[in-house]
Order: sequence, then structure tokens, then C-alpha cells
Amino acid sequence: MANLKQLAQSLGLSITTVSRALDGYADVSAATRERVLAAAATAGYRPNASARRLRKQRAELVAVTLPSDPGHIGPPHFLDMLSGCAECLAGAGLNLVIAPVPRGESELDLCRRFVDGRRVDAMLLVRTRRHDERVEFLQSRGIPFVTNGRTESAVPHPYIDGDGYAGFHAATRRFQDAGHRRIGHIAGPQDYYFAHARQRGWQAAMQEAGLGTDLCAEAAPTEQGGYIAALDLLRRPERPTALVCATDEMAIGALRALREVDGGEEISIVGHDDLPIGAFASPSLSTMRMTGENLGANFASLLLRAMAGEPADRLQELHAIEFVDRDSHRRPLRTA
Amino acid sequence: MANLKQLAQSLGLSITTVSRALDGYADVSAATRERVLAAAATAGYRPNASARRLRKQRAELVAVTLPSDPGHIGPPHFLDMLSGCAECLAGAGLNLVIAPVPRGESELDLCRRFVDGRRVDAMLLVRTRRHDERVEFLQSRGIPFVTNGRTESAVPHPYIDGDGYAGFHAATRRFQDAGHRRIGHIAGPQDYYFAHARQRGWQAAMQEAGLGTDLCAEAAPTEQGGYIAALDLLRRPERPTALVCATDEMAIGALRALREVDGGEEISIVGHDDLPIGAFASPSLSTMRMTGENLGANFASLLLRAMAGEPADRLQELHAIEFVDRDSHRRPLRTA
DNA sequence: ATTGACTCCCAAAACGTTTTGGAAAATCCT
DNA sequence: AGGATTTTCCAAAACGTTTTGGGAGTCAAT
Repeated sequence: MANLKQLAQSLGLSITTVSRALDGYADVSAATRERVLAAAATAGYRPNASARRLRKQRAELVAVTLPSDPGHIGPPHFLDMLSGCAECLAGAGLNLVIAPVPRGESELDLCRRFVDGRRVDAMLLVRTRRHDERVEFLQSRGIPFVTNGRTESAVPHPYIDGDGYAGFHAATRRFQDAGHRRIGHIAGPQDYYFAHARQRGWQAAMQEAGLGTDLCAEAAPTEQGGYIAALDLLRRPERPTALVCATDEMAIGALRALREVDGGEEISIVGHDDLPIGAFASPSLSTMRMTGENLGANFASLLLRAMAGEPADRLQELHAIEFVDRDSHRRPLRTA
Repeated sequence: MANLKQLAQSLGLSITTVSRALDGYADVSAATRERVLAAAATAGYRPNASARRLRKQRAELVAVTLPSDPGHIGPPHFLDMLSGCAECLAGAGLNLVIAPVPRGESELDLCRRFVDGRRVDAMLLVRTRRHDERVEFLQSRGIPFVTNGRTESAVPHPYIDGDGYAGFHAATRRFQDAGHRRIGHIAGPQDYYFAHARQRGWQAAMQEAGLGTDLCAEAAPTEQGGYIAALDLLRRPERPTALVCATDEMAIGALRALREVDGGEEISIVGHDDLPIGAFASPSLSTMRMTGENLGANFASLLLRAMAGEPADRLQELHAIEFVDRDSHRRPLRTA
């Protein structure tokens, strides 16, 4: 309610002493500290955030930019991740602001506004592109940041990511072991790193097995995109017997295509992300997920370490992918 | 890059004049304004946010509390709403911080921290409860806020909400008109206002038609909750022929139950929220949605008006619900 | 009595902006 | 020419905190 001056006045102490008492400095006697603490509690005193920020030259804020490009803002569990992240940051006195890109402005402009206006102490980047200009900008400014997803940047930066290449390689291999030879890939936009890595994983596994890599369709990372891409693949002369989809959302769209096309229910399919809703799809969606608990908290603690000055190359976490087996990946393969 | 003092020095002007030139005051000559603007542009000057906030006694921040209760944080499209909201607020110079409730702390404590520490100028509340202590607290502090969802608070407060009562009443009526008599309701937690309103809508329609209201099951507002509730209703001796579900997520869970139970595919079902994924469910999910474009922007502009001092009773928006017809609500009714 | 160490406290500066309350210079009106 | 008015600028205060650089006292050792 009140400010430091009033509190000090009511106690007959100086502002300095009250401030230091509250901050637990040693050069305040135990007796006065008690007195100050009690008075602060009954007055409901909270230091004015703006004043502290100005004095300490720290905004106590972290921004995460939200892409607003392709209809969808990101996977549905994305907010859970942000929430876990914000909670962890709050433990360090930092608040998380979400910064969607306004129309007519680029993601880069947005970063510039936040960084150059000293509105934030650090940034979080999600949905990284293979070549991401935001990364270059933040590196040039020397402001701490962590990305969720890698980039092809020449100079290393902190990131946390799942090993999509290995995951999709393994998933494709698994289909091959089950006897599939025509394994299709429903890919996300290839300028996103995650989409490209997943496609490369599928591609490599096919090539290693001496199989063709033309059963591939790229689309928006949404249910609608997956639906369209699946229809495309199903209409080809050599129709796939199994589908590896870049995301669960795309896989769920593809599932509808499979239901609508004759013989579609014989086609196996697997997604990625482990959306809760996948368990309730028809058939229930087999998928994969990044290992590890609480991605959000992990993301946050990487950022805290980056802010503490730890070098980038020690702040790169690549997590293994694990399978979540349900029904959709093992539909009876009709041996043609 | 630089600050006002350096900029002024390099121009041979006073801090005052530079500041006023940048803010477009009339008492600075056109010539000097040009000069200042040019210098500021090349220097990449952005006013220090903390300093301005301290001086203007405004945090330029708005917080939205995120409930972290029942596994799910909210419907999947929730982040889209927040994003639209944040974008609109940014147009007014306000940033949106997301504030998940840390474990061991109540939503009320969280509000207190933000409000009493002057960390925010206003608050947004979502997932309101019928009796919501956050509302009472914010009212007692006199800080502007808007809720997404109504409450049963005695004193009026700004809100934006869909007319769930009318929507569920109409949906139930519709089933009755199609010949259904045993219409079940899958309800959300009744301490949430939205869940209670929707249940009351169903209940009223049933009573008006002289039908019983015992085909009701309450569960968590998730796919899993809907699944469990549906199984419960399907096991009853007098099984429902149609289901009205509080949310699309619950409806999607219920769809799985219908697939697993004999004769389940004869049961009609409708949800609420118009999740994109509903179009890809099997069968495609009929649903309903609040009318109006861009809920988030609407939410934000209500808040801006509240901050401008407009009285609460002029800031209450109740939007009609419209049907989104797909396949699930008109499955052939076997006339028993 | 002086020195040194230690304890407890405080005045004042600083953070970078916005705003108040003029002051000087130029212009206009009789 | 002299007053009134307008134009253009600025010094200084204020916002509320943290931190710097001591300043009194007290106590023990010299």
C-alpha cells in the first residue's frame, strides 16, 4: 500500500535502513529488522516494481514471441509449456510476457522493440526456422535467449529440442521392420527446423533401405493441412501403406482422409507430440514425444542459466524421442 | 541505444526539449522537432521503459491468471484468444503477462502480488467460478479488470461471455424436436460458471418438456472426463439417445465411448467451442460457438474501456451462441 | 587516552523519464 | 515605443527504489 518513505517515517528510521532490513542485510540489528518486518507486514508493503526495475536496471521481464502465421498459433499443448515456463521464471522474480506479432510488423521488429526499449532482460523463441533472423539479431545485441527448436545458425546458441531426425528415422525403420515398403511422409513447412529435421529422418531411413522418397507431401502444420496432404498421397498410383506425420495435428487430419478413402483403414499412421486428444481419435493415434518431464520448466531454467552468463555451448539440450504406442501404427498390412 | 541525456547533449538541446519533441508537443519548433526526430532515428533511441513507468505511475502491464487445476489449462484455442488479446493491448502500449498459479499459492495470493506490488495496471480473469474470490479482491482494490465468463457476484463487473444457458437450452430443444426424449448431459465442474449455466440450460429445456433430468454426469472438462462420463451414462438402464456435452473436448472423449459401446453409433451428440479438431473427429463433431469475431480483441477492448473509467454495467457483453452443424448431432434415431 | 575493529545507522546519489513552472526572445498590436 | 502575446526553450522536481560511502557510537586491546 504505502511506499518506503512513509514506512520509514512511521518507524522513525531512514529509508536506507528500512530498505536494507527488508532485503536482509547484515548491518541491521535483529531488533530493528523485526520491527521493520512487522510494520511492513501490517502495512501490506510491497516495493514498487517500476522503481526497483529502474534502479536495478533490470526489467524483470522475459518475452516470448508468438508466431501468428499459418492460422494456428502452435500445438494445443503449447500454452501448457508456456505456463510451466512462466511458473519457473516467476520463482526467479521474472514475469513472462507473451508478444504476438502485430500485423504489418515482422518478428524481427518485435524483438527490436522489446530489446532496444529495455522492456525485457531476455527472450524466448519458439517455432524456430532453419535460418532465423531473430536469432542473429539477439546474438548481435548480446541479450540472453533460448530457443525451443534448433536453427542452422553458424554461431551456437542455447536451445532445447527433441531429436526429430532420430525419432522419424526410428519410426520409419519400425514400419520397414513390420514389412512396409511404401511409407509416406506428411511434412510440415520446410523452413521450420523441426519440420525439416523430421523429414530428413524419414528420408534417410528410406534411402538406407533402398526405398524411394517421393511419397512425401508438404502442408500447413494443422489438421486441415494433414488432411489435404493425405488425400494427395492416397491419390497417387503407388499409394503408401504407412504414413509418418510431422505432427499429431496433421496425423489427425490424415486420419479423416483415411476414413474417407476406400481401403484407407488398412493404412498405418503415426504422429508426433503426444497430444492428449490422440488417445481419443479413431483409431487411437500412435505417436511419439520428447522424453523428459516438464518441458516448460526446462526451457526456463536454461534461460536462467543463460542470464547467469553460462556459455551457449553448454546450454544445448537435445532430447531423445520415445514412442507412444496406440492402435494406428499397427493396422494389418495386406501383403500385396 | 542511448538515453535522453546523451541524445540531448549531442544535439545541444535540453532533455526537456528533446523529450517534448519526441512526444509531439506543440511548444517545440518544427525545425528542431525534425532535427530531434532524425537524431533519435539514427541513434535508434527508445525511451527506457522502466523509467517511463516509474514517472507515469503506470506499469504498462496487464496480467492474466492461468488456472492450473485440472490437468488441462483450458481449451486448446485458449492461446489464440490470449494472442489476439495481447496484440490488441499492445496497440495501446500494454503488454500481457501470463501468470500461472504457482504450487502452494492461491489464485488470490497471485492477484495480491500483482496488484499490491503495482506490477500491473489491470487484470484479466478467465475460467471464472460462480463465486470467485479474485473478483471480490479486485473490486475491493478498485483496479480495472474484465472476466471471460460471468460470476454470481452481487456487484456488477465487466465481463464477456457466451450465453451458455440459451445455447444449451436450444440444443436440447433441438434434440427434442428431432424426436429424442432421453437426452443426457455431460457436465463440467459445477463451480465454474460456464459449466453451471450450460447444465441449467439443458435442465430447463428438459423440465419444460416434462422430461427427467437424471441423465447427467459431471466430470473434469477434458477428453478423459468426457469419456468417463459418457461410459457412466451409457451403462444406465435407460440409456440416452442423445448427448449434450459441456465442451468439445468432453464430446471428443465421449465419442470414443460411443465407439466402444454396442449401439453407441446410434447416439447423437453435440459439443461446445467449435474446436478446429472437431471437424476431423469420427463422426465429425457438431458443436456450437459464441458469435462474434476475435474474442481476444473484444476482451482487450473491454479492458481498455474499463481502464478509461467506463462503468462496469456498460461493459458486460453476453453473446449469442450459434450452431455449427456437422454429422454427430443427427444420427438416425431408432424409434424405440 | 589512543587505536582499531565492529555494530548499527543514515544522507545523498543514482537510475531515465515526464512534467511543472517559468524565462528569454520574437512577434504583434496600439 | 511600449505593452501584450506568442513562440521556443530549459532548470529542476518528481516518481520510489537500491547502493555508495561514510559517521557515530561501543567495546576491547594497547
